[in-house]
Amino acid sequence: MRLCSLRNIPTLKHVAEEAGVAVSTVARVINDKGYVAEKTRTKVMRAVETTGYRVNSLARSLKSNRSHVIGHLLRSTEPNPFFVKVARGVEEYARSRGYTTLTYNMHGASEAERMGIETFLNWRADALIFSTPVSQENVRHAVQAGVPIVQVERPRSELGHRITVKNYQGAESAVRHLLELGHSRIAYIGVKPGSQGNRFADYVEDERFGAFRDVMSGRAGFDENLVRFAKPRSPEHIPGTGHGYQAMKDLLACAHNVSAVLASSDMIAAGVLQAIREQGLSVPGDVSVIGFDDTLSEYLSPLLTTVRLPANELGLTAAKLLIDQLEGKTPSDGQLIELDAELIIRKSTSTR
Amino acid sequence: MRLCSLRNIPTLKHVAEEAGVAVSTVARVINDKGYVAEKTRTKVMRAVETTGYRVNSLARSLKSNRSHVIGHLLRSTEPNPFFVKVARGVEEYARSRGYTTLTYNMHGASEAERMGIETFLNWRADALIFSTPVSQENVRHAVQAGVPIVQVERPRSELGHRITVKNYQGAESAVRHLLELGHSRIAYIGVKPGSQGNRFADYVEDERFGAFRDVMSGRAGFDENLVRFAKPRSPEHIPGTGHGYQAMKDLLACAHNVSAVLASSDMIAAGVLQAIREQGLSVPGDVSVIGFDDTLSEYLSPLLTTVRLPANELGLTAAKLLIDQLEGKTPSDGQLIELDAELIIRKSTSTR
DNA sequence: TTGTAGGCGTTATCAA
DNA sequence: TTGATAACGCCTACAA
Repeated sequence: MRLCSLRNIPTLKHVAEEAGVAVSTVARVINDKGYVAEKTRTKVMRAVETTGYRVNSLARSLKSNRSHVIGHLLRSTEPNPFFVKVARGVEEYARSRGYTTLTYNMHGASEAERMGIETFLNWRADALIFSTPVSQENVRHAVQAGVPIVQVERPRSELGHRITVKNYQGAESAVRHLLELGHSRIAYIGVKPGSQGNRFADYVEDERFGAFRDVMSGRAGFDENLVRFAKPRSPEHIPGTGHGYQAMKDLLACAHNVSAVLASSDMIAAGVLQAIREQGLSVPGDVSVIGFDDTLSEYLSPLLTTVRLPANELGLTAAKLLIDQLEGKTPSDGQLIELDAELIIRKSTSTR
Repeated sequence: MRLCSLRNIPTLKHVAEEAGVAVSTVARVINDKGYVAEKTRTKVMRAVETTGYRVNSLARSLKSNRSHVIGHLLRSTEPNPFFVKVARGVEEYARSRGYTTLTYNMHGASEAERMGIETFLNWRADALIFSTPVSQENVRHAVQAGVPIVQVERPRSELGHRITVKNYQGAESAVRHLLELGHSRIAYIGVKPGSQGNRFADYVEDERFGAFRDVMSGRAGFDENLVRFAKPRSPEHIPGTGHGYQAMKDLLACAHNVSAVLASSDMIAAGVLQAIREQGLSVPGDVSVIGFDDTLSEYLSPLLTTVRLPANELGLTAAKLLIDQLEGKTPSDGQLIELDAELIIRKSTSTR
């Protein structure tokens, strides 16, 4: 009985007929639970082979009320591979535990947030991961539907679990590195904390800039003329290469005698490099540059010294946290996990 | 009757009770088909609101035998955002037609191919998109299961639909551009055609290099000393920045008097820029460089002249082709669609 | 050790 | 115009 083609997909019933047993027996074999005589098992296995049986995850999930689906809401700001790395962490870990990841990539507009969440809920996802900032209202919507959630990297509220990065320590080690190299005229190019009008949303930029200001104040002295902020043009927009370019060009024009720059992302650093080079200056000969993220760093010249964010680990940890909870291995009260950011020294920094 | 929380998700039955009508009536309202009195409709709508009803896509798909899911198999070679752009094209288009995209990102190993396909088939995806090369055997597996498929960019067989890019024209226009700028000692750095041992797999590299060789032969003269190929270390490995760097360093060391380079990807071009800069030379002053893809180009300095691949359009077209077929608007016989590649002139090329 | 039967939430058919 | 009911494919008591 071959009927595997053209949407005539064999079911348990077909396998049962082929093997000459009852449907429930086949089910027991396939799910490996309950008593089955060895003889029957092999008979059934063979029938599974010949019919080309394949479980119907739809039916299984419907019946069991567990889809083994993790919904992942993200906003992949190309070319920034950061979120792709997070997504891979989620996907690979989930897969290793028998879960499928349903990814919803919203581009820009945040009215898509709600649609993404609705899609997940319609598909009865067992848990949700938000690796892009999501409004408290929308997160609550998911929580109220009874689905465990985790907010990754930029939580906007205290709902559910949260996984973040120690941005302060990361930025701190970057500035210390520059100071140790003998720099004192160090500029900061980033995004303005407070521009999102939400204390959670600003968390990341706050910490990065905060560390810069604190360390500089304590050592070389903090000069706000050496700080260049971009305001995101919209809540979804993340300032990138263009901003880094403009800001650096401006800094150089002002003759502030800058000898080093800490950029709050690799994309911004890419723009910084463009501006420096355009002036006929060299890196790190004339100016040292440090980025943040470790996304573009290996592709720029010179190889960029940067603060690495554990993107993959962020995704992996999120998936693990949720699956552990789903399987009763973890309490369900919101946890806060902080991962380390590590300074990676490459070729864009040198002594003054 | 509020029971929307904690996995006590309301069903049609609950809505029906709330509205005091039959389940089938609610179904008619929700799907907007069949006769429903205006009065009943509003009554039902209100019940939908108060109960917080949400369709169960699992049940719906099971019953209707149509999941409205498109499975997308890809291999996101970070940081190359190419595949992310393809994926976004797929996802956004599918969404606009009411389909959900299930993405399976295999990393490296191609034994994952089969697993990805199995996952899609288990979830009863209505159609599949392969935007990474997939073995003929595995593609056939999907086709035999009766699912429409499309192979994007690097088809490895003639199965199903295929969407490719006019790489030959793209490379041709790049070389012509360099010739017009007065260059004659033009190097080519890419991946060795034939290294995959499959005429389909080599399609892309064949065309890019073929155009280079053809145009050069006809004009400045083809010198194979100016060609540097990398062999992929494995079928999954794509030579990148490291290869570009090594190859360019080597070319410069050989004193071949190279004044321009065509790289077969932006990642390779990034390595080329690193090598050139390391020698204290400048771009485009000493050497002009052209990349391929338009992925990293805007982030390098100088802004890279490159051959843009229509990544987003590739994904969009694939999704459209399949959905049209699913909805009977397109014949199901395998179509071959070729999209244009366009030379984007930026700052890394100038007259000799 | 195996089989029977009910139900998961929908949709669709057919009566009423 | 509405309602009862039978699937869809799977799982799981419970009966045999």
